[in-house]
Amino acid sequence: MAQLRADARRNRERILAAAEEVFAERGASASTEEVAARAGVAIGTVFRHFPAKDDLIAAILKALLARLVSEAGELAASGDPETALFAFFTRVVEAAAARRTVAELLTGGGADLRLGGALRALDEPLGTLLRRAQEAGAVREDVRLEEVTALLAAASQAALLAGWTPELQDRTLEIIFRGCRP
Amino acid sequence: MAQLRADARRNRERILAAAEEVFAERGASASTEEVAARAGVAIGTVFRHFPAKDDLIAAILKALLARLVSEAGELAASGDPETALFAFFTRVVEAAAARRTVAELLTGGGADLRLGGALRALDEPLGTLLRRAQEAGAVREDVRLEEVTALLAAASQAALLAGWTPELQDRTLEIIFRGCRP
Amino acid sequence: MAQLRADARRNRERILAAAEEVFAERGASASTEEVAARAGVAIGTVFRHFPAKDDLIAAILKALLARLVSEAGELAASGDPETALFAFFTRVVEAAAARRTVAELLTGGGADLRLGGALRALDEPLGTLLRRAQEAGAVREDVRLEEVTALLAAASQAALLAGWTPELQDRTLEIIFRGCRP
Amino acid sequence: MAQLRADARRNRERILAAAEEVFAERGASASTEEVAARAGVAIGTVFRHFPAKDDLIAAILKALLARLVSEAGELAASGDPETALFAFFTRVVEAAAARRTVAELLTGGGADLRLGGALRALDEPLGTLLRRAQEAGAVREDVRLEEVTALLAAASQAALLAGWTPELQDRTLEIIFRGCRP
DNA sequence: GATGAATGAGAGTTCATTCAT
DNA sequence: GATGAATGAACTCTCATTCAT
Repeated sequence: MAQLRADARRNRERILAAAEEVFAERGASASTEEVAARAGVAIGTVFRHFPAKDDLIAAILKALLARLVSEAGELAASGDPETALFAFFTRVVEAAAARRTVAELLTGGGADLRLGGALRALDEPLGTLLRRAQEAGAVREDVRLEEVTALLAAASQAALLAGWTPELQDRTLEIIFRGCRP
Repeated sequence: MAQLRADARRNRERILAAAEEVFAERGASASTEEVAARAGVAIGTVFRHFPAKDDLIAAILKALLARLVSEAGELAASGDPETALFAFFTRVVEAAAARRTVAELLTGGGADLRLGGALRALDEPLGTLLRRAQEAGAVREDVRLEEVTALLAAASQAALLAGWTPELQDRTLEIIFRGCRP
Repeated sequence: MAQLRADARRNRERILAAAEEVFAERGASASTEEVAARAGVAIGTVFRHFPAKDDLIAAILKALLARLVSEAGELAASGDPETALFAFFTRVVEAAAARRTVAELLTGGGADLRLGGALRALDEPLGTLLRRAQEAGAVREDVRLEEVTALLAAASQAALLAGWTPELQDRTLEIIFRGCRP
Repeated sequence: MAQLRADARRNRERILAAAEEVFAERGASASTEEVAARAGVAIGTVFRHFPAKDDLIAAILKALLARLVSEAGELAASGDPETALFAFFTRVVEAAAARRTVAELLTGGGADLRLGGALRALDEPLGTLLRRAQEAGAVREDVRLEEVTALLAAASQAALLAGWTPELQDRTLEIIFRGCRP
């Protein structure tokens, strides 16, 4: 991947971008052909870069998770422990709100993309943020990572609901956060 | 629907039951043919009763919602106002946990099956339960129906997660409920 | 298969006939779509009757082998032991000459259609004919079933050669037969 | 071909060698890309040397035939006329046994690779060997080149059968040879 | 009304071949 | 000349839907 020709790298990125758009709009059942069209390449090019549709979806998800993990890392390093967890939580939900695929894949996707495979990548940074928040007294001691993750997945799904607005998001997350506080 | 021949009515119900099973197990992408097989009828019979696959799915959802609405009514009539809302909330999540389709359809399915079309049916009974709970002082005054519905949808989705167990459900819902209490 | 509707049975047979033709002409790599076209049905109909291309090919081969086995049985029952083996041998080669698929499949086809799977069906009747011929003194004692089968496959393949004519067939098989005689 | 740059000539030969291996293992349906990979060149290089896949296959076959023709020449020049024909026959069958492509192409491949195009190259040396053998009294007078070629093709195909072993080869060819002797 | 065979658009995937780098 | 990314037609197979029986 590091040694791709310039044009290949360009196409790879256009395909990823197109796929993110298409899957965000239509969900993971959108056709690979549409991704190709949106990226302005032939269908074969998509399959050259991602041998199977699942590989393409996995690549998108992986990229997104990597971004989130890195954001979590930054928050853990420099943020206020009392608010970092909730800030991150909000951030993830916002990302999901913009992408049907994300939430879909958290539960539905290919076998190995389920919670065990995908959300698990967030376990470590999320765990750190949770521990810090508890040490800072911002979250009850009896709240465990497991339910935080579940709530995160839940809220990410909810973010796709028809009437979802920033204001509703605030009010909804506030209930969850309040439930976590001592 | 009122004037169906006896055998037709019987078939209709067997198809609905089969569809609920099949879609619960395999999700909404299960094939209509499998529904027919499970119901013990021919594929043509399914399409005679439900002109399109979406109609069948909508019918299942409608039936489920009707059941839930009636349960909500009973709780509102006879239950303890302080706990009825949360009891109902738990009940819905449990129903979702047993059915892939439900949660899937809340966000995914055909356009008109989204929150606006489906969950809206719960608005009235849910609103009643909420109002009663608030009057009884069991729920904060500033919690609105909208976010309760969103949380309900969210938790219903989460119920499909790989690691979901009754215990995790308790812990997760408890956070949400705590966030609702004064 | 016995309870197929009349139209289904008709189509099944038209598909088999078309497939035999098409594969005979173009080899097993001919497209299923061409078979469908030749049979005058839509592609889906072919796949309804034969869930995968291999099933279609296997069905053709099975039918042909069944015919040959039954011919062998008749020859064993009523034919002159001294000539029955060679008559059957000739018969098989003639059948192969008319069908690319046959010879192809004897060596090439799907994994389970190779010699072990396909020609093996001829083992029993061929063995009987061979034993009778040896008892009648028409074939050397040291000729075994294995090499007869090999020669049969060989000659069947050769029957597809460009210059193959009835006359060449006679002269070629005569050499083989002479080699088998005491 | 005479004026190729040294590296081009080297590539050409590596491609031929790789192709012989790949097609021998996987048959003519193996992908050109695999040939390129095995040869350690890019796919474009293969197509520069052989404008179409068939050209590559034809080149392999031609090379093999050339080798066989030269072996036949040597046998004709220096071998015992009584056994040279059968020795050559055996040699060809052994070559075929090691290469799926050979036998496949004798009947299957592109139209112009059939008997008329390929085996014809063996006509002359084979004719010479046959004539010598007949003059030496080792082969019946009424055996003609045509059927020898047919038997050769036949045995070459048979060499690909699943159960083919050196011992089976001996027994099978012995029958053919016996049929040729006076 | 019920049956279930037929339909055919569409999906994912492969691969010979072309052509910009 | 070599490279290898891009192309796109072709192929197998699926499934919602229609319609003759």
